[in-house]
Amino acid sequence: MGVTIRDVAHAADVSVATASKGLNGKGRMRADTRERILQAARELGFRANRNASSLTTGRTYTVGLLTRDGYGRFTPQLLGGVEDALSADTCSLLLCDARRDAVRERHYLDSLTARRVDGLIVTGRATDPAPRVGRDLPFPVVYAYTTSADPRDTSITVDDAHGGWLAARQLLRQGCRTIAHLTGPRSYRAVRDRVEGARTALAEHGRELPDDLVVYGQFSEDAGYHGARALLERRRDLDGLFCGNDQIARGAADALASVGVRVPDDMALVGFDNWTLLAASTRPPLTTVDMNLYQLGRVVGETLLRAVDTELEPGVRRLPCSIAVRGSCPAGPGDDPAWAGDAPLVPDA
Amino acid sequence: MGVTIRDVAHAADVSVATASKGLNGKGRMRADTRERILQAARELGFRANRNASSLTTGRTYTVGLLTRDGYGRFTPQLLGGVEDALSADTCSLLLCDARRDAVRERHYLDSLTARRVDGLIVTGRATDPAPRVGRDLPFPVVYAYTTSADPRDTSITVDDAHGGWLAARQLLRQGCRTIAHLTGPRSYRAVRDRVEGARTALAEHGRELPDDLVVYGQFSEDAGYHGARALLERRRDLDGLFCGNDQIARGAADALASVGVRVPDDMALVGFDNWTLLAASTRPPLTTVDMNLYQLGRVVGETLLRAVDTELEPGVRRLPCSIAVRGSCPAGPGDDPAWAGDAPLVPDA
DNA sequence: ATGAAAGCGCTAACAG
DNA sequence: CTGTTAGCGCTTTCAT
Repeated sequence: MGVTIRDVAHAADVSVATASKGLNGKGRMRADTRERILQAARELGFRANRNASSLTTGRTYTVGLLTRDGYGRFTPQLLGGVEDALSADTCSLLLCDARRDAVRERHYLDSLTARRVDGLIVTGRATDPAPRVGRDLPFPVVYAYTTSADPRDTSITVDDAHGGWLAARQLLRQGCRTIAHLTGPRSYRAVRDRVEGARTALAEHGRELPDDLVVYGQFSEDAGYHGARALLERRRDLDGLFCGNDQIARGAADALASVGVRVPDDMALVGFDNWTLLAASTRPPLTTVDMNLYQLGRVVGETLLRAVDTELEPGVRRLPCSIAVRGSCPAGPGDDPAWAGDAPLVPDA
Repeated sequence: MGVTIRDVAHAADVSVATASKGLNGKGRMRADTRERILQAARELGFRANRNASSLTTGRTYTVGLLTRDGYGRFTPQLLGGVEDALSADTCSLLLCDARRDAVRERHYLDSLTARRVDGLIVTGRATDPAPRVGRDLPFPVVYAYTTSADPRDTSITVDDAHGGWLAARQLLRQGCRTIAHLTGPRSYRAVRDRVEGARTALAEHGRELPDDLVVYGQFSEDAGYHGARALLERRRDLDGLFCGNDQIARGAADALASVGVRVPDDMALVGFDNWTLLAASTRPPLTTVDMNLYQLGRVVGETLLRAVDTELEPGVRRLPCSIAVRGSCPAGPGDDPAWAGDAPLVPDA
């Protein structure tokens, strides 16, 4: 309780300055002196007060994480990546949940400024461009998953088009000829990107995804259930279904089961999110796109650390997805020589 | 960037000392002087450096949150409560995920000590007594959800027995006569507590829960599915099923549907966790016990704040659950005069 | 009511 | 290689 560098210096019989150098491994000094200092520090249980050192060094080794709309299902993975990246520089994360409240957000920004954080990560539930978090903040800011509407900011997010492309490619590999897409609200950029990606994949194989086979709705099991039933009635020839997320896919799987359509034999199914809890216990287990959020978190963390002494590159960077192949659409790349040149799929993590 | 209290003092034409008092609303001073100071601060965009002030005041207005095993499904709610409680005192949360790694945990504790946090919250996925986080930490520690094995520590967790009691009572209200319990591994204290609570409720109504109607397994949909099927085969007379969590309940619901048992008419179903995403889209929607984790978080936060100037009360405190009533076991307290004296149920939040 | 001075715990020049 | 000195930005006696 309250052992300072003075106590250490005194115990090691050196000056405070020498103690400081010794403890931080800076400068040159006799090995035994350093050892004496470290020894004393150890015995006294000395922990340098970082608030004091940050006063002189300018660095706090703390970065803020501001979420605008709570901690969602995606946050834990992202957070894990961020923490791992930051821990390489012994940085800590200060958590701020603004809850869609501008006043609260302003308040947190002030607090982070007062704490002189080394940087800030802004995150949110949707990839859509959102209002920037404030102008002239005295620290670098990186948007993670969510993106800033201002092109001068730096955002790192998921390449949803790539995800959609992967999903459609997987259905094609499975041999599907008529593919439909059941997804969330069209107002989400992620939704539109995934559609676009799926269309690209189909086009690459001389197929298409006509508008009437893209059904926008809600990101929920219910929507998946009813959406799938409606689609089935309308189009008896469907043999592939790409769902906008795993909840929809789960609902769709239930719907298919309820009318005796076998997965994957009669209809192959691909989801999105690789939300293991849901995907793995769907019957059959769900093949689903993984947004690699842990990796996203790592890249965001590393980018922010780099920003401490380098300028941030403005713009939006989109990181690729991968796909977890399970029973609902099990095709592997080797099943068909036509896919021989393909990049390997990433197995279930 | 870097506007200090000196700049403010200078702009307001007062001394640094006066500026400090003015900004913090301390001491007495002429109203117009104070106004001048605040005005200057506003114009310069001054944000007092908290690291500097903590040096003299001793308070950092920061508390650590150490999780031992990642951010689970429960963390977001708990975190929300903690944040709300702390924000009343403008405290911020420093996040540390030790990932079941003792070295990492030690490292984080050192880091938190170096940062001179005002307190620490330790959390984890299970309520079972866990090894204390370290001895002689220079700040108060409160265990949240998880509990410390050391009785000198302060732990606040969920009253699982109460939850089990609520679940069984709800099934009784529904008129169930033969109730079974399908739950997770017996090694969890929460599992045993819930069983005990359910037994108490049944006993209060002259019934019992015999050992062969308590099935221990895994906390998974699969376990729920197969467990329910096995139970059904063994006991044709079951009319109430209490599941150890919502995943099990979901699996059980699927199993019941697959053999044509109607919920709640033939069999009432109660889950645990009130994990809305799952519970609300089960067919029919799940009646389920809510652990009130937001509330738990609040209490933990408030307790820790109080601990800054008061001693912590040692021991384990268990907070009551509530129950979210939905279609799988819809009985209300008014359905039967025998329940007239009951406390009201808490509606679906 | 205001300001000068000392100090919180630590780091970083610069001498010696 | 080590110690002296001078802050970092802020708060807090204690004079005035």
